[in-house]
Amino acid sequence: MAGYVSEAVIKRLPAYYRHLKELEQEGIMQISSQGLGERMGFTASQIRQDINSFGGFGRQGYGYHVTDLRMHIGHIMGVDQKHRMIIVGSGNIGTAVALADSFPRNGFETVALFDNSERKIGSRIGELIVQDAAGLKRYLDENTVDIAVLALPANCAQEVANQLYAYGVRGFWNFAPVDLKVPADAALVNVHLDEGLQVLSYRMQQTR
Amino acid sequence: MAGYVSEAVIKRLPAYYRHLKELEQEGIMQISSQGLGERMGFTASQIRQDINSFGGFGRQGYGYHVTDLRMHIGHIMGVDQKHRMIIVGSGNIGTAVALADSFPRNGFETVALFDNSERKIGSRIGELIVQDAAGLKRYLDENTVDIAVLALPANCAQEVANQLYAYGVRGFWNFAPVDLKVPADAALVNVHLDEGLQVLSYRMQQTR
DNA sequence: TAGATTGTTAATCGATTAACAATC
DNA sequence: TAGATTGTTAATCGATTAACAATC
Repeated sequence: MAGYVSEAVIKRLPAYYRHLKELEQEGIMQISSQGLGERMGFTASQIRQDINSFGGFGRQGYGYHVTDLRMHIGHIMGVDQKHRMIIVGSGNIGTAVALADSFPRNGFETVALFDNSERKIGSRIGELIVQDAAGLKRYLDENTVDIAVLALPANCAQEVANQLYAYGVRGFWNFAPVDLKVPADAALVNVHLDEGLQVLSYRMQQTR
Repeated sequence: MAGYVSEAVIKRLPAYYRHLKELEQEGIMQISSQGLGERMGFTASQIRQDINSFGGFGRQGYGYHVTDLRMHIGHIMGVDQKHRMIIVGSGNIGTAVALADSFPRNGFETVALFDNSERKIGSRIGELIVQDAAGLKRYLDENTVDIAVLALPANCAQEVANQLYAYGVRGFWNFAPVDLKVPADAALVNVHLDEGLQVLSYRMQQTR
């Protein structure tokens, strides 16, 4: 019964995907909503509701086929496709994303890295040479790019996002501490690391 | 009317804090729930409910005093206190956190950095020298540490967390792609960067 | 077939929005 | 005082949990 998938469910999809992958690695082929719920810390009922919101992949009396379900969820999220990313900003975070091997291993490949600092342009980070941000338009004219990783200061992130949108980029992964706005035909995820730390600080007070 | 603060509100506190700081920088001293709501993309009603869940900081007919409210929220989150962090794992993420200046600027200071790789021990990252993870217990016996940043592979993150807990650490900021479990008197925030990318991938499919 | 477990409807719970009296 | 805006209660909406008939 593939209907509307709520935002709450979407945010859980990656966790389903990860746990199902772990089960595969353990050689487990089948699992019930009860079993998966115990592993993930959800109720069996929620597991069934969630999975049913995008289609009935289970079998009564049996449960779910692990690989089957994992592949379906991967397809729904689109992680069965390759994604080409550019990183704008070669500071700490830009560098970390460029060097991480987990992203390419999951199909998110960094194809270019830009900065506007004279000091950084031309330097090597992993396999990539930092390019002049002035060449962004040209690069995007000549290459397919799905996602721009924004790893730059808060005060220029929105402006750069606007430019990249104008040049055709429709996916934005923002690490700058601002809530960016992008047009409705683009997708955006904000990552606010500092906010996570603040929530941690709050929880530490409560547990005392 | 300082009652129970819901999880939903807690997750919004850092955004309130950030927006109020921006207002201060713009020299704005006062704001109504309406005005703040427009800035943050919330309804005025939600702003009032949220702020009232931890105490009546507004004045009828006037609104909220920006600095006053910002300081109250900062106090509630505990970000008016200094936090001492150690980083375990000096890979890409550990390095990025160690080098970032935004964390110390907000009171989260990295005081030591550990790794168990021969190749990395003794190398310099910013102001810090990577120490042997074998010396963690001793370091924690001799130094006060509030938060451990776990920037290590998924397969050893839980084990290291258990050890650190045994050595007295009660705050965990986890970057490994596992949902760690810590005892009830410890606080934990999981950061799953790869999950954000997967949600982005999903949204990109939808906007097409 | 009998047992297990889903898909799905109904009940509950919590979070958001609306409304308005209280009050600065 | 009159106008503005909060604090707070009530209404709505959405998400989670419970229950159970359908069915593998």
